[in-house]
Amino acid sequence: MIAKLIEEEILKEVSEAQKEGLLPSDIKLRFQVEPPKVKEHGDYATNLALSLAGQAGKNPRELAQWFAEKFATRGDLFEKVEVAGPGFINFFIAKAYWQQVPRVIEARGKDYGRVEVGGGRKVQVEFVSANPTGPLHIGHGRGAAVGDTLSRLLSFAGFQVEKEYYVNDVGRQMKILGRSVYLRARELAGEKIDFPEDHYRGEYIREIARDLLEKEPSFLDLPEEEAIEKAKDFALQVILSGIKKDLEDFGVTYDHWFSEKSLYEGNYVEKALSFLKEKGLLYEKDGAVWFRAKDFGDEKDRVVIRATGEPTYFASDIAYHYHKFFVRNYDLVVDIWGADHHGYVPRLKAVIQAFGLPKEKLEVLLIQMVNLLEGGKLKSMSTRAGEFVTLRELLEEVGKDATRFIFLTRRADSPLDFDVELAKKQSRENPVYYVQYAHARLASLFRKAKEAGFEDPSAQGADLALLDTPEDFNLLKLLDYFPDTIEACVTKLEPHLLTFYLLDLATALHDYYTKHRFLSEDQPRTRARLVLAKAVKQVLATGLELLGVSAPERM
RNA sequence: GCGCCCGUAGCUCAACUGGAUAGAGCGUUGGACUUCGAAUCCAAAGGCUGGAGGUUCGAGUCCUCCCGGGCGCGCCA
Repeated sequence: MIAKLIEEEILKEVSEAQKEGLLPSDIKLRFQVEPPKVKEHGDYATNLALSLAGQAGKNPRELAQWFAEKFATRGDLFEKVEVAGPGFINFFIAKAYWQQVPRVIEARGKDYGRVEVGGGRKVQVEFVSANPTGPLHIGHGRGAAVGDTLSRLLSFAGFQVEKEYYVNDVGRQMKILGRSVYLRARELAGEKIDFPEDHYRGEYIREIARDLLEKEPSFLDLPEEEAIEKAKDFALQVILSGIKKDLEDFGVTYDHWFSEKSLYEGNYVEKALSFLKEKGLLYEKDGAVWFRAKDFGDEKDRVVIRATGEPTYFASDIAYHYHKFFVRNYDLVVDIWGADHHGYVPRLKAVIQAFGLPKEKLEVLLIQMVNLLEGGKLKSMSTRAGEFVTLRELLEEVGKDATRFIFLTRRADSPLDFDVELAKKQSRENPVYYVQYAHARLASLFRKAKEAGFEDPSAQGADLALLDTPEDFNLLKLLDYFPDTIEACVTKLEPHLLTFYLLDLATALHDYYTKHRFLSEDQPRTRARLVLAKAVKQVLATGLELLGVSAPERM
């Protein structure tokens, strides 16, 4: 938060400098305020003067000096402001500023960390959207963890968020699913079947066939086409409710389950395509209908209607995004896909621009692969053969908290090794317990404090100036930085930053714990430290909640 | 062949989008519990950021070319 205050000071003084003629009025303001790597350089530093010097034709150090003197008048914020190196301005924050942080946290409670970057804008996050042809596997789990946590963060940051799962319930895959179940049913009825290679071979298909036969023993008597259709509908419903259940148990719920089929039933494919056609962005060639993707930066034009008259998957996607932007009017749409779809991004971005929208309205997040390890060695997975670790198995073996947390310990776009053995371990190697332990430790501390007669310590009347050791300041600074972390997660769409932040905060707390005692004979100090502890506990709890991970009182 | 992503300590990863002396964890070695939870902490060792150029006050970060890896390049989804 202090960084925000510094930025405000900078903006104020820059316009002052312009008034005085020190800086030209048409400068491009680009600067950063960030904690320097070296302690000696202060709590925060800015490159302001360096970035302005060139434009103003001034010496950066002289410029920095001018600003430093202005900033120094804010004694309530800064203990010292100095010019260093080529023209950095280093800020040493006043102790009193840090020490009032727990007071702010106490006042805002669960809302501490909320930032208003969203401004009520309507954003849709679409994630997982796996074909409903089988259970979710470990890779989908990663997408779910990232999408759900990002959604929680966006809503915490003032966006109006809607979470959506796109159900691909039409097309060839669905037909194959129906046939797969139908053939297994005939097999169960005693027939010898030569099961096709490209059909779904998982054991779950047999189970669905068995259930269907039990429910409707006569369904095999139907004409084949009709039976397959019935098998498809039944399988879709069974698989989809399984997916829903898995996600719920993973802590993920959706606002909408959006059916691809409904795009056709509502004539949105037609509407979207004629919208493009009116703009002259479709043409016919070789009997097919093409979209002029190349005009908007894609490698080549793309087919939307095949020569057979059937629309492509891409046509559905055009209609789907038409629906997102023109029917539901989202201000921002975030699509979360597997990284293997990255080649698809330019195509869809082209569509957005063809719609006449700025391409920033669509953000595509690519989730890299998950490699499953068991005790350090790679376990191979093959979806087609029906051999994979399902999200369900992972939940049962590892648990929700560890699974979600581990999925968020990497940037989404870098591949992740998931070691099941390690994820089950309750040790330092497993980062989730490190953070949860910090929270449980504090909970235990408050139980002890209560016994010692410190009932619900409040900042009111506490002397927070007693928080004056290096470890106190370490914690106070991190607490102050929490809202900045939330903002960074949201503006960069990188939820993993929160995970790293929580690990830092837990480290600082554990460090404090071994160096200092919270409870002592010194009543005022005990009181101040308990206020600090309460603030840390609050932030840990808020952070874990955003990750969808529990914050235990005991473990 | 073309396009996108990646290459940072022995291993797994950070580095706040161009900032000052590149940081953590694991592993290794050595230490810390009669006191609020040792699922913890402290210390040491470990680096030419794959390589070579370039851009500027300043490069792990931007540009070019190599080397090595992943993924895409359908009238599939």
